[in-house]
Amino acid sequence: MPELPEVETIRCQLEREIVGQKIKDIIVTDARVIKGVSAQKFKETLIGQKFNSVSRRGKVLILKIKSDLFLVAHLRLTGVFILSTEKEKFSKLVFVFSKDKHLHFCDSRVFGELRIVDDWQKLPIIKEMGPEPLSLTKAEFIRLFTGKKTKIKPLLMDQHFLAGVGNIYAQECLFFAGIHPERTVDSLSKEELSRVYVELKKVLKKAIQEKGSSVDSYRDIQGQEGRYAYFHQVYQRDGKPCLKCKTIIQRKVISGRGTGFCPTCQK
DNA sequence: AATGGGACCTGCGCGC
DNA sequence: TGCGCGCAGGTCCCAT
Repeated sequence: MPELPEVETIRCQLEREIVGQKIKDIIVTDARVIKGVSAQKFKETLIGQKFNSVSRRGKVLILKIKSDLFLVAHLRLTGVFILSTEKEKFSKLVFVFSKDKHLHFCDSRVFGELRIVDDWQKLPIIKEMGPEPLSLTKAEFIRLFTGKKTKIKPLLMDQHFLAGVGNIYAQECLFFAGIHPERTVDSLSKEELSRVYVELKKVLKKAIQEKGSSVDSYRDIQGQEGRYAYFHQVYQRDGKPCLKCKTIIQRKVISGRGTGFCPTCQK
C-alpha cells in the first residue's frame, strides 16, 4: 500500500517520464476509477493535453496540465502507475502518449481514484490534510503532538493530523523510537516525542531512497519492486524474532489496524 | 473530542 | 486440485 515514500517515488519517476508528453488517447477499461465526471468527459478534457509537472501532497499525486487544470490521483491500497505497452494485470485505464509510451493505471481493489479539478487546493482531502512530516521542524512536530490524548500510532496515521504516514511507516518509526504503539501521546516525554520525530524522518527518507516497500501490489512505474521491505523490523513480522533482541514480534489490532511491535524494545 | 464500526472492493491465503 | 470463506486496508461517514 502506497504511503509517502511510495507516492514520492512514483512522483519522481512520473516527473521524469511523462512531463512534456502529449496525451494522444485514453483507453478506459474500468470507469469506476474516474471520479466526478463520466469517462467520456474525462477523455474529452485530457486528450490533446500535456502534463506540465507532477507534485505530491501526503499520499496524493497532483499532475498539473495547466494553471486551471489538474489530474489528481489517489492510489489508496492497490493503485499503481505502470509504464508499459504490454497488457497489464488489473489495468483500469491507459494514457497513450505514443506507440511505445503507454501509462497504465492499475488497481486490483478499485479503491484508487483519478479526478480532474481546476484547483487541487480546494479539494477537501487537501484542505483538511495535516502538515508534511519531512517539512516539519522538531519544535513544530512536538508542538503539534503536545496535549493530544490519543494513542500515538493511530495519530501518526491520521491524515488530518500528519500527511502521508500509513500503517507501515507508523509501525516502523515507533519500533526505532522504542515506543509502544498504544502509548497515549500525553504520556510521552519531550525526549520520547523527539525520538519519534527523528526516527520518522529517518525511516521516510531511507524508504524513499529504497523506492518504497513492495508489500501487496506496490511497484514503481517501471514495474520494479521497492526495496524497503527488506528493512522492515515489525511490519508483517509478527511471530518472527525481533532483529534487535530476538523477542517474538507481537501483533495486535489497534484502532482497527493490524500493528506489529516488539514487546521488549517498545515501552 | 475521540473512538468504533460499516461501507467500498477483490485478490489471496487458509482450511478442508 | 479445487472450492468457499474471510481478512486486509485508506478514507469517508455515521453513531455512540
